[in-house]
Amino acid sequence: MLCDQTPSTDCILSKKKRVTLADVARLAGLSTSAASMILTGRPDTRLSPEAHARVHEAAATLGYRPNAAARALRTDKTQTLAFISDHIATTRFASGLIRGALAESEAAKQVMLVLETHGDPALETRAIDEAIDRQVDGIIFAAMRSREVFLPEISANMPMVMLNGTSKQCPTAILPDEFNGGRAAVRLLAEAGFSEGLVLVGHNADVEEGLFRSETVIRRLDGIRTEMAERSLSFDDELSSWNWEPENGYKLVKKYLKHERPKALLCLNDRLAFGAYQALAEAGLSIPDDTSIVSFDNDELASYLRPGLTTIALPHETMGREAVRMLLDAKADAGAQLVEMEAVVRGSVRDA
Amino acid sequence: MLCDQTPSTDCILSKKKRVTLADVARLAGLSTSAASMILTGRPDTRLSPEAHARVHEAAATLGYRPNAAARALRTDKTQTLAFISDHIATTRFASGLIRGALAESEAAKQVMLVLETHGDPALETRAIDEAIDRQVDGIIFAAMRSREVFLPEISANMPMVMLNGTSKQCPTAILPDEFNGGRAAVRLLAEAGFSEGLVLVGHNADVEEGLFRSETVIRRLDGIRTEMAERSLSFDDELSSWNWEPENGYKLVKKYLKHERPKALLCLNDRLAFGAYQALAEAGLSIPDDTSIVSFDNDELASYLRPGLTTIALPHETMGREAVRMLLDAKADAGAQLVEMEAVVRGSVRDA
DNA sequence: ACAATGTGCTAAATCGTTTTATCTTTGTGC
DNA sequence: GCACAAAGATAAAACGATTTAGCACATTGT
Repeated sequence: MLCDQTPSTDCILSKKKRVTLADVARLAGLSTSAASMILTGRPDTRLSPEAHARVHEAAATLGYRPNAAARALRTDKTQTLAFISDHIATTRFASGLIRGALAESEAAKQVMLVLETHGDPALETRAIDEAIDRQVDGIIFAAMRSREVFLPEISANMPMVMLNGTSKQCPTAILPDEFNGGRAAVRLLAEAGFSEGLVLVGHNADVEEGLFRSETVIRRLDGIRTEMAERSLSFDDELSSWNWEPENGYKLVKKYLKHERPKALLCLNDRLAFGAYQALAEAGLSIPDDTSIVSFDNDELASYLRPGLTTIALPHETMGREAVRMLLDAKADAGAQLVEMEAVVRGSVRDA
Repeated sequence: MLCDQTPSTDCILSKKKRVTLADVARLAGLSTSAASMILTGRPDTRLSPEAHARVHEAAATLGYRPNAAARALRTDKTQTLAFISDHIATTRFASGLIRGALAESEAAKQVMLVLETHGDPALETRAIDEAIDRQVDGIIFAAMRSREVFLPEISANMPMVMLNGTSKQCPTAILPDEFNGGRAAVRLLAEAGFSEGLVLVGHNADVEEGLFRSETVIRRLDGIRTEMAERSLSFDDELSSWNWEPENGYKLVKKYLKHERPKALLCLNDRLAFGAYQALAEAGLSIPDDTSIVSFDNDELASYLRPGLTTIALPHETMGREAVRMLLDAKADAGAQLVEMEAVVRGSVRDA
């Protein structure tokens, strides 16, 4: 070996071992215990101010960084969270959830392990195991569409929160306030003066009858119907579709336009609305002069359309942040927490 | 304590300690060393078949899972990778990168730590430190737009790959093959029989002169110009814009349509093309009957438009997968690796 | 003068693995 | 019979932190 003996000098041929707490202690002329206590900032220790200074200086000059594995082994804390989702990270639709979660966990000096299950129960179990093996400090379960999720059994003392979903096994959940979101959409149209010629696009009987297990859509419709009723309004028609892609919005509305001229469309999501734009354009109708449109989600699309689409936003980013906050708050038996859906007003609604 | 002494029975009041290798060994009637060797599947050990059976059985009945921290401490391996990006996880534009990386790392039995830096050098340094502290087995640096990235110094023996970017400090990189992508776009139009009335949308002089440090766009344009030249074609006009959002596509094309009727538009990305669709529709021109369009990226949008947008796809998912593969391959001084951009043909091109 | 109390620090155990070195049997060849 | 090897296992030392218990010395009160 051509290596020098002193550990602080760079070894050319060695693997440049990490500097350890012992190195810091040695340089500071103290024990590792002392160094540990000082660096972790223990409150009630009786070490001298000089000792503090020396240790901090030594750590700085050596560029000391604690070994996370060793610390985890001893303390059972890892400053690491797990974000286990069915499709969030891998699709663009709900990326706000992970964005918010990442932002907040960074603020809390945590890092995030991201695992995707594709909704496969086997992968779900595996993901949970992987997370627990690594002793994460908490787990966020995120669901693509708000829904009831079945989780494998988990040790009771692991902090958990459901994000955009609910589950028997996990009482605390973060959900969009779809009910009031639904009301807000109707309010937008009502306050613009519409009282007739209203059409609902995307209503799905199966969903409303609970055949499809989607908490969120039920509530969205609930809110819409409640607000309509309170204002003594009703839809001229409800165009029903199971699939909420642009294609369907286009077809539904195109067909409808053969015989009718609606004054306002309430689309159940932005992609349906996107299709509606296409159908209206083909029919030579102008938005919002001939037809107004309100919709839900505040997808990327909404801002690209002309005129911009007025829509009730899914507060994904806020939800993601909130999930991390709840997870790190010990008092987290808070049950379900609803996050407001704000109206994003663009140009697709004009006063009647 | 009301706890029973034997560690294998459930303690009602205790914290239900994890089952450890020692527990497994005890149940199997062997030493922890034996249990360790058997469970890690060491090849050259001389333990009896009976011993193997007993240990595996014990592990199974106890539901043993190794403690990752302890193992990491000993072996310096964590089965964990870091994905450090500027904006990938938090935006929808390049989510394919993370999707591919997650898929491949799952296949390789690794998990991924996801960190976002927002392009901030301070956060970049912090992210790297967090990753190294946790002894990740490798780091992927992902850049939103392919570009030259400056990284802080990193210990030399940490496997690294740049994804969608290049960097002096990290020789191995995964990039889209923009040059051939550019050629492919032109080929598509040329083979459809267009030889005049061609317009380039989004050309940016700054970029082409290298003022803006974007490797990828330069190559894309390079490919376009090369293929054009080889076929003795030229653009009637080049509509220039720094910003490639739908808004700009709309404005550029709308203005152009006041005096000209192009036969085919080559848009430098799908969002520009989206704007072009809007402008063409307003001008009463039909796609593809009056005007054909080819573009780049294969954004979500491309499939939503009617007719569907023919576009040269950014192979994000493949790139993500490839990045993980390179990272785990020891032979990874492979330099830059280009991933083919495939043409996705939809309905926006008709033979001239 | 001596117990009691404080002050500043350290030794050593511990977390749960992996790995090296070693130990006891048992069989084998000569 | 005896050396020697092979087989089947184990003890103990890491890995790098945190934490408990306690040591040595100085100060104080009586």
